[in-house]
Amino acid sequence: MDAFYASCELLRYPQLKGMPVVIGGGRRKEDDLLGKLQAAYPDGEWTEDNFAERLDEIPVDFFPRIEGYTGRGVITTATYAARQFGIGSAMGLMKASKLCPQAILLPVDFDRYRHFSRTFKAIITDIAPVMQDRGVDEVYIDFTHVPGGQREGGRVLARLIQKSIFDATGLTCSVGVAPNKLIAKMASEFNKPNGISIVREDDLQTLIWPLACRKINGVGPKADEKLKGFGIHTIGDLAGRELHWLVENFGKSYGAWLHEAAWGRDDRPVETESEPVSMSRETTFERDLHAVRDREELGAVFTRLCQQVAADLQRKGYEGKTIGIKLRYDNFQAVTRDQTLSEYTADPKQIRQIAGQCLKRVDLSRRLRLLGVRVGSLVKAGTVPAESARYPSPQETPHEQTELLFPDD
DNA sequence: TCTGGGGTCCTAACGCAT
DNA sequence: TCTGATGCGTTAGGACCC
Repeated sequence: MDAFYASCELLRYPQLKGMPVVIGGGRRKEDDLLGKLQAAYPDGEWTEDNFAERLDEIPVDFFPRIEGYTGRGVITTATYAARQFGIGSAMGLMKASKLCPQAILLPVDFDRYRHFSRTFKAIITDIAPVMQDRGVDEVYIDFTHVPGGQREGGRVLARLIQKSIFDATGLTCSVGVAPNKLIAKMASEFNKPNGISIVREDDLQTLIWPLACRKINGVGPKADEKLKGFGIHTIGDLAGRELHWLVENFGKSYGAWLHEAAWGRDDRPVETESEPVSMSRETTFERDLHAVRDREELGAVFTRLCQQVAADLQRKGYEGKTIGIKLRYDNFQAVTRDQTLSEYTADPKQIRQIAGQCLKRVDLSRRLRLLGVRVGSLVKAGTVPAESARYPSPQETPHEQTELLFPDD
């Protein structure tokens, strides 16, 4: 198989090119760009209607800076210029504001991302239909059977994809070309942004082995630390270890996988379709809440989370039978509890009831920073016998009073 | 000073049935 | 009847990804 890995660079403000920009956190009062523009140009030049089309024209000075940020937000993504300051994804915004106070802070705007994400993927499937979705801005492509795909080792096709995406969205895109998904993903990192990198089978030792193990998609911070403890720093070091040694130290499955990965072997196909396994909603509170003292607030949040999951399930046409909760205490320790029903459901009341039972099985004497509700073991709605597929209409259950949610003991 | 939200997959422990 | 091997579903936790 010949695989592409394409990842799209989402920042779309040309005037911010080369500047340190971080995206993350919630919307703040001072982020009201349109309001600020209207105040500065009172002649009515900027309106809600033309704002979206004129983003390119917003003067750089109008974008909010991260300096002085307070709150619990984390960084979703950052430009390469911001990364120079040591800023990276998942870092707390308060820490980032100290590392680079002059960085511009943009709020996340998932509606906009969804729009561009759909365009990005539609353009790719038009050109190369065997595409696997890997999130908002990344995909795998199997171009083995795309006409002309082999020209210049795939470079011609990669350029066509880049150009088509740029023409339609103004977004740049990095492409890695390799014999399989594992290597293609690594290759795509070589030449960012807007690059094309081709790695052939016999480039393994020169291009892949010198890389840090952490560059393997599937080796995270924990595995990396453990590998380093054995003196294994590069993929080449890893390839030097015997299979049985890796299995002994990392387990049958993970050890064998590490060995394969180090030798650049990966026979996973590009999967064009997949079914969701679970859906969840969770929220981190602005301040830690206590089950007793903040009972009402917590109860309301809990009910809302259940309603949101139920709405997600119904909108997408799924039902599940494993209902679970997740919470995180003030010390960041997370716990989960779940319960499996005999029938499938997408009913907010039933989810709320079972999730409430799960809640009774955890320690609620400590303050909570996060609460979440999850529904798993999903099936397409209507593929199981009727009973569980019927939702009570609002009339049937008018205003049922919330029962005691967070016991006082 | 901390550390979001949405997922997937894996593992281990345990109860239960064969 | 007791015991162990085996296998399976559920539950809890954690690593990892974007």
